[in-house]
Amino acid sequence: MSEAASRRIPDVTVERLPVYRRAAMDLLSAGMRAASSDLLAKRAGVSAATLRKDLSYLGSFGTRGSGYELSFLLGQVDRQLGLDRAWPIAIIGIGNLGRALASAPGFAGRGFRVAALLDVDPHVVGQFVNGIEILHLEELPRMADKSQIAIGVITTPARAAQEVAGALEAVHTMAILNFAPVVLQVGKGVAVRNVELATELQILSFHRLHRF
Amino acid sequence: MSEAASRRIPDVTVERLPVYRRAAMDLLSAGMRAASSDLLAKRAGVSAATLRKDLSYLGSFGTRGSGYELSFLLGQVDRQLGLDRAWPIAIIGIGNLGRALASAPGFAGRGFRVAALLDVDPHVVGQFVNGIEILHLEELPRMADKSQIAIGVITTPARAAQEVAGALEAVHTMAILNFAPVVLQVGKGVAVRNVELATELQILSFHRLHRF
DNA sequence: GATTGTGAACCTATTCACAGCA
DNA sequence: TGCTGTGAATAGGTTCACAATC
Repeated sequence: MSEAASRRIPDVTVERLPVYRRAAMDLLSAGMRAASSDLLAKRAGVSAATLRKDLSYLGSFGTRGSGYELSFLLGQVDRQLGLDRAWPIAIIGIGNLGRALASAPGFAGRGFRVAALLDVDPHVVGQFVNGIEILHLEELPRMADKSQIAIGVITTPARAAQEVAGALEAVHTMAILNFAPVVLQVGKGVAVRNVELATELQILSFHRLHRF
Repeated sequence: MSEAASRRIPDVTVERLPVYRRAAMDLLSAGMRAASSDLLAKRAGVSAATLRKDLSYLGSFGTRGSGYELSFLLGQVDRQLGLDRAWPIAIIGIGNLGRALASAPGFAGRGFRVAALLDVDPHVVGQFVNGIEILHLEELPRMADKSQIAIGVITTPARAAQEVAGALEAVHTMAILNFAPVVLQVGKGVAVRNVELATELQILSFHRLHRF
């Protein structure tokens, strides 16, 4: 088999692809052309067997005896993740966290561009962050007409998050990154990822407590 | 069985406990005293069977016919997560993200308090964020002498993160929440959780692309 | 009658181990 | 000889379904 297998890629594998991508980038900019599953896995913090099985879902493009050609690997991962274009993202809720994200390196990186900043507070609407004007949430449909919003990032207080999710769904945004501490109720077609600070701290607290 | 089973709690269960905690809090402040696994599960976005099995690892304290007593449930979860004290946390790297976290509601919530803000930039050291003075990273050992840092939060650029992780390990901080895009190499006893903005967007991008 | 607690069945993910190829 | 790709074995997690019991 030499072309990408159309076997379904497991969710856990998808979650690791960005890590492999970074490992490949790092080694590439350190001047390497190829790397073994062993080295890549070490950099990614997984076992070599896991990495090999994960990559096998994208097709088999390693070379026995010498490993994976890094730029090819990067290309395969980018293609799977859809990073060959710059998807427009909107950030809704421009408080401290929203502002920080608007200028975060991760958000300006390959594959994405901040297309809109939205809020409902009249004191905030009209300000500029990182050269982008903050619009009123009501402008979302007009905004989405001009450039379809691929991913909505919710950084509002908890009580506003569900309503914002609905507004995003209404303009056919099919992916939401939610920082608000609520479980969003959305249609089946919408992909949601939750990032929660309190949750992360609580999980760490558990592990700290149950050491030994 | 009526006291907490000392069966090992699976990792996935631990990751869901904070969500159950929130669901219980919400229902409690809506005036309810008890709730069924069905209702709680709906609020938490999991199946009722999963929730019941998860809670059974903490002991069996539901009441057949009427569900779980919410304040007791909350107490059990808090005890497991170690939220009966306020653990001191340190944030290292006080850029936009570090500042946002320092004043984020999730970080001031039950179970934690921001005990130290650290950076290496002389322009930043000495400033105050949310009433807390930013100290130089070199002050970490002195700081940790006064109050043992339970959790370190790394919000530095990628290149500095590994060194900071080492400094935290040196002062016996056994839990790290890492926002920098690197896989940290730490000793076996240290619990690490990674939160990465670029990674989250890339995962969402995949799911959007592979809808249908 | 309502709802939990939990074995048993099922499904998913990781690790092993080695044949197959450069 | 070195390293990938992958079936087979194992471990871990979810769902089913129903007896127990308030």
